[in-house]
Amino acid sequence: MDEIKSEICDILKGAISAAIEVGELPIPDVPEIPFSPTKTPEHGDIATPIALGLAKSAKMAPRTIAEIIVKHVIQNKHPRIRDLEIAGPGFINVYLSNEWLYDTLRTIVEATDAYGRSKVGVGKQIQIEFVSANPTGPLNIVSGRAAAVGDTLVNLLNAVGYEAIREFYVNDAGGQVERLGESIDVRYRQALGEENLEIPEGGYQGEYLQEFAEMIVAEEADAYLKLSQEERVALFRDKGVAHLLGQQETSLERFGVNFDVWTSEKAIRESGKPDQIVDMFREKGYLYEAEGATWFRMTDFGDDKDCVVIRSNGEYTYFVPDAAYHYDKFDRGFDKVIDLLGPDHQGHVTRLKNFVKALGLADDWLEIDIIQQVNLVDSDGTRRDMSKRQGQFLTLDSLIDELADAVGERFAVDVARYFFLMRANNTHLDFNLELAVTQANENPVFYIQYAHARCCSIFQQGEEQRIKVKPIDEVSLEMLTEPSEHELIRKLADFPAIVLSSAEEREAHRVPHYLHELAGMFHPYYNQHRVLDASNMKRTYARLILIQGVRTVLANGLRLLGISAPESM
RNA sequence: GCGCCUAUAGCUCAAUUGGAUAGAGCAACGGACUUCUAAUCCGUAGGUUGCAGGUUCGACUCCUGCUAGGCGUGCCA
Repeated sequence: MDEIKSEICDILKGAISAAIEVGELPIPDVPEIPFSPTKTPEHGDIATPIALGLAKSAKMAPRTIAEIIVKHVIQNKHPRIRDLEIAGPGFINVYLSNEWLYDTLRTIVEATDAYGRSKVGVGKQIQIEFVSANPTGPLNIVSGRAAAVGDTLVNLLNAVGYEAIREFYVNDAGGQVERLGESIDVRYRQALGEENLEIPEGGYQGEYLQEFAEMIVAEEADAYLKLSQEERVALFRDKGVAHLLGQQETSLERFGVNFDVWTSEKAIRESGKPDQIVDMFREKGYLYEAEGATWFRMTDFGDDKDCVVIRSNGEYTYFVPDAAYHYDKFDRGFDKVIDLLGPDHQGHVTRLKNFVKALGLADDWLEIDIIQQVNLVDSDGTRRDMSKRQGQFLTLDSLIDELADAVGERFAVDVARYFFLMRANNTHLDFNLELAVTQANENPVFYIQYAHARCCSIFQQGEEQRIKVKPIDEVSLEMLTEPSEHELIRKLADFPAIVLSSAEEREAHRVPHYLHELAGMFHPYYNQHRVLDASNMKRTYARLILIQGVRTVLANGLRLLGISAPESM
């Protein structure tokens, strides 16, 4: 599709330039050619509103301009163009010869797994940091959404040539993990029978810590009571972080997400890099002392408030190691770094970008995308609160468990990933659990998977009937005469552009939508037309190539999403 | 108060980033299995794109002002 588009682009430019030369178009130079979507076959294969855009500068009616351009295109006959048409207010609709449809099928059949891939990102390294949940509890479903989106974005970026990696930043230092240690200490002592203890302010109430404490008691009994409380809290903090981080990793693996790099905040702090950052900021005059703390002049960068980087107790706030961490990413040589943050980190976006600017890095080097919240809703529309502190939240694991009960383990991850991926990142996602579970059979993911399974089934049936797929060069593709067949091929031709735009715009949700549309064209076709037809083998071979194309695109698309493409259902 | 996100069919969401008649899936109603898998298909119905202006050939999309919901907002991360 891209190749043919640039070819048409050149032809149109040539026509415009010829028109300018003979004085028919009073414009200074040849413009870029925009393309507009062709929603229906009546709009041709490729459409451009170029004449509409030129109307103002040329001071001519759009349709007149279109007529001039079309005239010049027709003067030099192009084999790829079957017909040209001026429509509506002045759109030029291009009808391509069928040969390009056949070319599309040839491209797919030759490329197979590689169809959809491109090379625009070759030589560029990108790091995506996502999830990065505090190691203070199980992953919740917001992390699940981030995991699905981040994982898929990395797949997409790699598909278009970038070298992209997945990274998890472990917040294993700072106040939150201290609260974790204190909370475990309370649960530990409670488990040993101590009474009148309460989880400290800002601590973690969840049952998982009771279980963890009971586990410690089961293994070590009261051995830790000999330690001072301070020592014990520190020990439980480290034990807790290791335990909970391990759980998170296990959950992510189950969800099909494997991080390439885990970076520890503690390690960053111990590396001395935060100190270097502070020195650098101080040298550049970004810091000042006030109210016993050290402040960063965020207002110098256009923010409305300065912020504390060193607390009055001498400890760094979260920002210093985080700035150091981002500088570390730069040191590692990434051309671009993308952070996927949760909705509660929205206040950080400007500040983090300002820190990066203060470090002397380019504005567009760091890109931050907010993955909006996930609301768990019941069918009656009521929302469930999911505060980690209160211990009431649905974990990613329990979500998959529930789905597995309904649709089986095999599809649970597929369904969850699809649900998380089908919405744009910046929209609030209402996850209707009852709907996802009780109506799982009507879930759109099955619709797509079923289309793939049906394709596979055709080939299996064909094999049983001893009908083999012929090499494409021996197949008469002109036997594909149905309009629905041409539309299917056109849709298949869109796939690489979908992959590219999803990757470049970080809009992973376009892929599931595209696949759903493709399946939505395949199923009616399947119902209406028989592929295997012994009385018309010539057409059968041609249709098998088409089906092969559909299957390949469905499989490639699902693979990008981390969703299985079953051969039977 | 200020900042960010959101508002599209009864519900959940799309709309190729300013293009042609705003599209799907659920839910509702009526049909199709002797045929490559009925987890499917066909048909009917469903809309003043939150409200009011503005920009232009053209606006769900951009600008301004409202309304409603969510989130954030100098020593948690």
